[in-house]
Amino acid sequence: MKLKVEDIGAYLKSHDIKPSFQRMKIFEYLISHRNHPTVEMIYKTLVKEIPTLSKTTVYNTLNLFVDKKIAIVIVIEENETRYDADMEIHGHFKCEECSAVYDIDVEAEKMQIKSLDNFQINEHHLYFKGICDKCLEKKAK
Amino acid sequence: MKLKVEDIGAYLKSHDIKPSFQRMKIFEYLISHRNHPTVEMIYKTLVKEIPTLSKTTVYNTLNLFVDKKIAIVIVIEENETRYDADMEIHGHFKCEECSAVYDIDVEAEKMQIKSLDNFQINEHHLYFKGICDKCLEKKAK
DNA sequence: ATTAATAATGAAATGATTACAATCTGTTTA
DNA sequence: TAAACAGATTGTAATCATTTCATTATTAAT
Repeated sequence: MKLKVEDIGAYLKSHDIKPSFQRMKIFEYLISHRNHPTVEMIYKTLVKEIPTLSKTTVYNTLNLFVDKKIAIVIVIEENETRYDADMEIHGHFKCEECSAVYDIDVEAEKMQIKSLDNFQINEHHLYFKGICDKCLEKKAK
Repeated sequence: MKLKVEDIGAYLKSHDIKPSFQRMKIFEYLISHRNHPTVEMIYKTLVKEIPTLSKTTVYNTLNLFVDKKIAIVIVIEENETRYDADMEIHGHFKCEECSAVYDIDVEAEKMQIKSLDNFQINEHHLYFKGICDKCLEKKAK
């Protein structure tokens, strides 16, 4: 899905969300940074631009996005809730050295588990932790 | 891995953990219940048997188990850290109706992702959320 | 322009987890 | 055996993320 910044308003409306200024900015943050941010990261960045922004608004907005299914929650570390506006099934890799979170393409069949045939699956989550190639190279030196 | 209750002491020792009474009881809870408990669940159960038990001890002990690699952290819901003493690679399914957490066998090859060939993977996590077969049947009625 | 509905804000409450100091236990050493 | 020590356990207080809630601001409808 490729969504342009100027289409965010329509996209929110089509998902039954009133496109307020704050909501548009928060969604824009998600799709332009693609960094699986925490509330803190979003707040710290946007408050520079919107000095009146409240952290509660960031929480409210993200919860609304999840409700309306235009964002998902990712939990990789305890006590670190992250958000992602990429609704395609995909996985994540978190580097324990540099803390970056990578997206991983996952073939849909990998997510087929026969023992779950009679289960209704609403969410798929796949993630790995370890050390990314860049950090491995650095350490090799 | 099949570990009997009477072997817990030796198992802890072999992982460089002094087998105190509390530690043995907490580990026994993990392997005998296999219910991916939260700290709260462990504490509430064991405090009946060990009235002086402190919740801090449960936290300390579980963190120690994770450090020494005889337990893993599972995070499925935000703000709900769960623990599992099954160190084999496996997945989980959480039913959104009855809240039960099921174990899922996962073939190792499913966890092979070619884009991660140059990454060092320390932890594999796969989980699903949805409605389990039993709850689906109930709802069908 | 008034009213009603919704959104944003900030302060306070909650809940999980950690930090820390004090106490207890078991082991080693004199 | 007793003294000393290290490590384990405990309870309180601090911390941090998140939610609740009442108030204010904004937007849309009449």
